[in-house]
Amino acid sequence: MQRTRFGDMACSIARALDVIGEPWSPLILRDIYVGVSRFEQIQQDLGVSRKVLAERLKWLVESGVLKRRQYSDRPPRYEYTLTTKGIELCDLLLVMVRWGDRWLSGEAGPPVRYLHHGCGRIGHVELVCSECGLPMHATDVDVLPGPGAA
Amino acid sequence: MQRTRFGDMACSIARALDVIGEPWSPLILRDIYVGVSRFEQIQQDLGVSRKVLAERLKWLVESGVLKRRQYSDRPPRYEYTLTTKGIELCDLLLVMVRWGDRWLSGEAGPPVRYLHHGCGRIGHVELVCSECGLPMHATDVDVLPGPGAA
DNA sequence: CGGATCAGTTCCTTCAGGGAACTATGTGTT
DNA sequence: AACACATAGTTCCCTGAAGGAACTGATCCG
Repeated sequence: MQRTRFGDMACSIARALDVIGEPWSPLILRDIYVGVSRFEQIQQDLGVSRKVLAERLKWLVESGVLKRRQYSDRPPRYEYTLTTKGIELCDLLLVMVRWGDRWLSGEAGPPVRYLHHGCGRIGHVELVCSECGLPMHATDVDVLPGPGAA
Repeated sequence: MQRTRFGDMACSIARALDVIGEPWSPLILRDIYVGVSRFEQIQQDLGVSRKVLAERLKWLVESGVLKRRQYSDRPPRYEYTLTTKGIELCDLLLVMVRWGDRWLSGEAGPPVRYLHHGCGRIGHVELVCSECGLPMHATDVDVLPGPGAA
């Protein structure tokens, strides 16, 4: 980790970073999301060192984002799956993808596309307000102190 | 950074992490978004080391997320502002906040709330499909190879 | 028995982060 | 003129995290 722990700050961004802010963690989450769910597979797919991978998986399981499941008794074999908390965290990945596609994919175009089950079309995520359904971006909101303010 | 650079991977998540994935970067972005825009202010607000803060600001400017603007000639004083690319990156923060509020804020409730200009109510972001407007979460899509695939 | 697979753990080296001190430039104060 | 003060960094040393390769242990295959 990055030495300073963010988990105790009165800031949901900092707390979220405490869970998935470490190097490789979002990519590990992505792999498990798309079905690359075993230690060896993830290690080879990402090229992350085995040491770091073991540390990250342990932390993500402790944080309740992943579950470690034994899918074979003999020989003992394990896979990692997403919890509900982890699945919802994947929303973050979709938004990262959207931004990366727009600003960093260059000539070649986006490396992957997303087929939406709801309409059967290729699309991307848009952010809307939970209350009125209109677009809700950083410029469309005012930040106010909440009940859990410092 | 975390030794291994992610910028060359054929993955928009990895590319986005290359820009914003280093420790402190999302918190620096948040500070600038809410108006904490000068070196001293950010350093004191976050408690980040001056060395790391200088490195991150430099990289975020090089990446086109921030602009360094001189707002006083004598004495020379600077502030950091968001580019369009940077403002759009703040969408990511809104989604992180939403997840952190839901899963990590505990008893006290969310530390901040968001007032939506569009409807004047306190709300949070929801993800919908750009094509049909229906909810679009990680479980609602299939991942397909795109033109820029590896 | 030897070799292969999976899931890690251990070890060593290098480099990034923490933290304090220092620099540079200009302002206001006595 | 001398001094403190503010901003925006830079430099230094020390510690700890990441990279990478080797090693462990359990089990199956031929």
